Amino acid sequence: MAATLSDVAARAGVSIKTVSNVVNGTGRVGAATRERVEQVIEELGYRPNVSARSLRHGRSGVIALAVPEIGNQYFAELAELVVKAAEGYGWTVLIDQTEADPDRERLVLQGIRSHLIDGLLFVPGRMLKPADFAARTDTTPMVLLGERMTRVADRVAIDSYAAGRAATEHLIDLGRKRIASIGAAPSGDAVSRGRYEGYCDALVAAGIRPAARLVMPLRRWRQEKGVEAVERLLSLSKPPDAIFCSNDLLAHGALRALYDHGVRVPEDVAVVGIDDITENRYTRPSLTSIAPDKRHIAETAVGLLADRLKGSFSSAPREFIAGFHLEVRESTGG
Amino acid sequence: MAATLSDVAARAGVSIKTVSNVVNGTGRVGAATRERVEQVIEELGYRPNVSARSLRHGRSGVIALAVPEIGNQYFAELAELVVKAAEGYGWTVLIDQTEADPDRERLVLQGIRSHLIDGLLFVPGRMLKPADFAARTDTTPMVLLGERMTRVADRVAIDSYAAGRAATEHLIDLGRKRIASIGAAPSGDAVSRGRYEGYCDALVAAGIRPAARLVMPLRRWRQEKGVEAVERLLSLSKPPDAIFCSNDLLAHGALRALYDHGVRVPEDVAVVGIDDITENRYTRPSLTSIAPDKRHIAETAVGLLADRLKGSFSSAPREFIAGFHLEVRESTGG
DNA sequence: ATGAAAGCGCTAACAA
DNA sequence: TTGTTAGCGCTTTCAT
Repeated sequence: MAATLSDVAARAGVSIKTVSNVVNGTGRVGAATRERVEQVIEELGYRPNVSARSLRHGRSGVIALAVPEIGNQYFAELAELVVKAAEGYGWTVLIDQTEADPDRERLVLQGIRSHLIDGLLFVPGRMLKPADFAARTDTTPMVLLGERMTRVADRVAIDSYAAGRAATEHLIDLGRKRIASIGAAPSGDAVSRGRYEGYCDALVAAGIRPAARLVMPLRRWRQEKGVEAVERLLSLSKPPDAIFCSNDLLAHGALRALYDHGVRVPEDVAVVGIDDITENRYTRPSLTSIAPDKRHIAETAVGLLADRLKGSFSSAPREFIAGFHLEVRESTGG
Repeated sequence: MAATLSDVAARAGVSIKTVSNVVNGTGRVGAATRERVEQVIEELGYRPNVSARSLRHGRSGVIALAVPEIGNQYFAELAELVVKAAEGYGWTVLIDQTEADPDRERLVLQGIRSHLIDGLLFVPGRMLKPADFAARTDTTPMVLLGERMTRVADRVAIDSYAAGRAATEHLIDLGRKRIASIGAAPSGDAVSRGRYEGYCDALVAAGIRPAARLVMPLRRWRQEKGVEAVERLLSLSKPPDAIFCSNDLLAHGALRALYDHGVRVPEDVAVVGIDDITENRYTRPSLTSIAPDKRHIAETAVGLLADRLKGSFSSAPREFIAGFHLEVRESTGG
């Protein structure tokens, strides 16, 4: 069996406390004693039991990041940055994949691994309702990542509306008139609605009437859906001259489908996405995208959590709107 | 503060044991008692303390997956499948990012979070040596994912040699003669070496003499490196007519660079990668790739861990070679 | 069917 | 500088 503190203590002929001091660098230990203890630790292959430790002082050193799917590049890149940010606080990150399944998400909110986790970074998927958040009884500090919700917790938001609007305005600036939208829907979740409204308002502000048939609401924002959507768009009597994609994966599918149908990008159809995943630089044409400041998002979120853990449990929820910029590439003539 | 078992017990007027029975479905509890207890649990928002539980019976329900970088699509896709497989065993997956840093990897081997983790799935990065594995004292069950190593633990291997060879043979079958390799190196780690040797042997077997200047060893197998490598290849007096890329990200960079330099794929240069990440279907041209059976890898690995945890701690390390197939797409004329 | 008590490995408080 | 002890929340005998 694994060695414990008292095994080490016995073997080294010192008390448990002394070993604990050596391990944690607490208290004062004589140089000779320390050396002997360290040697025994080595001999016995002792390692502290994290469960016991966290049972004892209520902290585990683990935070969770719950995302809909880690296979999605955007979340993977975000996770990478969260892990790095968390490192600065000595935290390990447990990644939870909700698959945007409301049941799983509710479980996350209720703290399946509660007491194992010191804090929760939560990217809600599509279907969660404010009531679900209100029903949360778990007291683990939580930071929400993503769209505006009821003010139930600290949140680092990406302004979906502004993003959708900026993307669409870029297409308008290019002189496009028949601008389609794929992904976002007025009836969707907050992110979806936000992006959709930004799209609509940009059109209206430019004196273009939004056309229902140019809007393709999509459930899952993945490449194959982008392909399907474009195929439907191209079958219209008056196909679009630009496409606003609600995320980059959709856009990649769209680019591919446009090419397959002999449509030139950006000459015939300009394409813009959101997320700015790494791959955008290597698609052909490379993809113009709204680039949220992921590093800032990750660092802010982790920082907020750290803050809560330092004691400001009760203060009011805080909100941070993360910035973004438009990364212009070939798909819009950049 | 959070409610405990005894809080619930006191409030419900029963003993701690009874509450425990209700929570865990153990023992026999009268229907009336059960109902009362459940109501109190609800009222108090009680949730079991995982730390205490795992301290008690030595299991935490958490396994770790250590990968070089989750931002890499291949690992992200693998992680997604591991999480799904682990779910079947009631395990949560903690994802550890080593950044292929030997120090971090050694820490993982030594069990930084030992006692927090019931098992470890480890994808070693580039530089780890057999000695590092031999030096492992942590007894947490471990399954290695990746290339052949000293037989220190259970392992699910991808046969790098066979993969490199199959990819290269495909290019040879296309009638290509000047076949470059980017990424893999004879001096690299096991994966790198394996892929390189497979490449060489395929050439030799076909009566083609490997040319040193067509081999571009690369440290990090990411898109931008693929771009650089291709640029160097194109500056050769006799540029290649095919490129074997050690992974798909490199290949994406390569495709992009070839396009930028007006080289047609596959007419002038055929390209093949390894990993078969989702994006391959959407690149232009779509990318031919060696497709390891990721689901099988994930499930086998998790299954092996489950096995070890069930008790077969001492039996000899087992090895599984995961299968792969060649997914032919446009980049090689598919 | 339910209860009492011991102890998992650790740290914090207090003694020596 | 080092040692002793209580107890974190839970499960597990062993009683009742």
